[in-house]
Amino acid sequence: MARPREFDVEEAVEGAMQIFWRNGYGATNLPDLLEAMGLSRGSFYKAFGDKRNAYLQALQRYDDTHISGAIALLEGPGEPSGRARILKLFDKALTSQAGELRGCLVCNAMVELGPSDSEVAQMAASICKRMQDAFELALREDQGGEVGASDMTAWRAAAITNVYFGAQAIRKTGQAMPAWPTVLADLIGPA
Amino acid sequence: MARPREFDVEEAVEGAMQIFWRNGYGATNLPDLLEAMGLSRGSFYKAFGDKRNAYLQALQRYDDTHISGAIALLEGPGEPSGRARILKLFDKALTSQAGELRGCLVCNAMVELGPSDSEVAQMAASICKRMQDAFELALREDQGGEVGASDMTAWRAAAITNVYFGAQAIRKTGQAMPAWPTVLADLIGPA
DNA sequence: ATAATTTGGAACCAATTGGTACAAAACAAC
DNA sequence: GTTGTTTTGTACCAATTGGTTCCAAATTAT
Repeated sequence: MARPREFDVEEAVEGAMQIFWRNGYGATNLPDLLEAMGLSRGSFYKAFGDKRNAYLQALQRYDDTHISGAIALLEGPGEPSGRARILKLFDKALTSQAGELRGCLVCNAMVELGPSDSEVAQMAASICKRMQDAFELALREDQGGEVGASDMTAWRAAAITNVYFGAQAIRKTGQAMPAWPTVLADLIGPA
Repeated sequence: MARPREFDVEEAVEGAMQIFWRNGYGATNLPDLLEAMGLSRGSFYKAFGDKRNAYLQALQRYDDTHISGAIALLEGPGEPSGRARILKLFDKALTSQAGELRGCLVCNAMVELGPSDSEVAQMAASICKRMQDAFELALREDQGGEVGASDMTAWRAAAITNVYFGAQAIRKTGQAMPAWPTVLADLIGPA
């Protein structure tokens, strides 16, 4: 008994994600956001409440698509080893994409909003942790069952996670990315 | 034959650095910036031209103080080994500072302005490179003169640089930092 | 039909944005 | 003290900010 929505919510959130990813939160103004989402002011505020909420949903969508995709890749199969899957992730996520310079929405969110928005900070921290766990799992796969007295795998996974987000930050300057198999050799083992 | 300035330029730039460091560029408005710099609108625009220029100078000051300090620490002496100096840097720069959440101005600059301000991007990229060189130098000190057929030192330094900036990003979510001697063990050698 | 409900869009809002204009004050040289 | 120059604080600016309100048109179920 009511008029149905004319726009697709997922498409709108996707548009929001794209522009927030490219421009950040603060630098995205409402007109641009509306255009990216493909809807009018009225519809936007009815459906999303406010800008911050749209950002939260965009971040959640990034999690559901890109991050979950990355973690799925790490959990394989599809590659012969955990090491190969880690390298594939770095290759996919951190290869030039010449001139794009968007980095990673989670990294951008941590840096821009981490200190001021605890909900964003919490989402980002949780994503970091999930990625770290996935790295650890991939590492463990390669080392069979043996567990030494001092198992460094968890620490190695932490190091890899830090490398990952560091590269996402550095990449935004346009710097070329190094050869990951070599840079990560100490952490994931040599080819 | 003219009225002298009443404010100290260095002090003003220091104030600008502090607030940009804490709030980022876009989220710092002029009134707050002026207050942090301790000067009025008139003086500000006379001496600095505009907000972006003030940011550039603040970033330069961060380079001249914090980054140069970090590199000086890496080049020692003052610690027994290159490894120890790297750990000391991580400890100094990445220890909780509970509740501060400012991260590193260079990391913040890369992420917020890298894609949109090529001058900022260039400064940040140059800083990354200098830090990487300093890491490499510290690493080489520990391994004496011997150079294997495949010298991984430069790659290790790149990995450490990425870990560093990754940690600066992640830290802004309030996450506790891991135990660096363990996390970095594969890259700088065990204790 | 009619009632219910949502749509897109324009009009409007107070507050804030970065930036400019300018006159008065403060100083140095003479 | 006069002149010349620069700094300083304030008043002011147009433009933009995120957000609200309102309404005719559209679409559904009854």
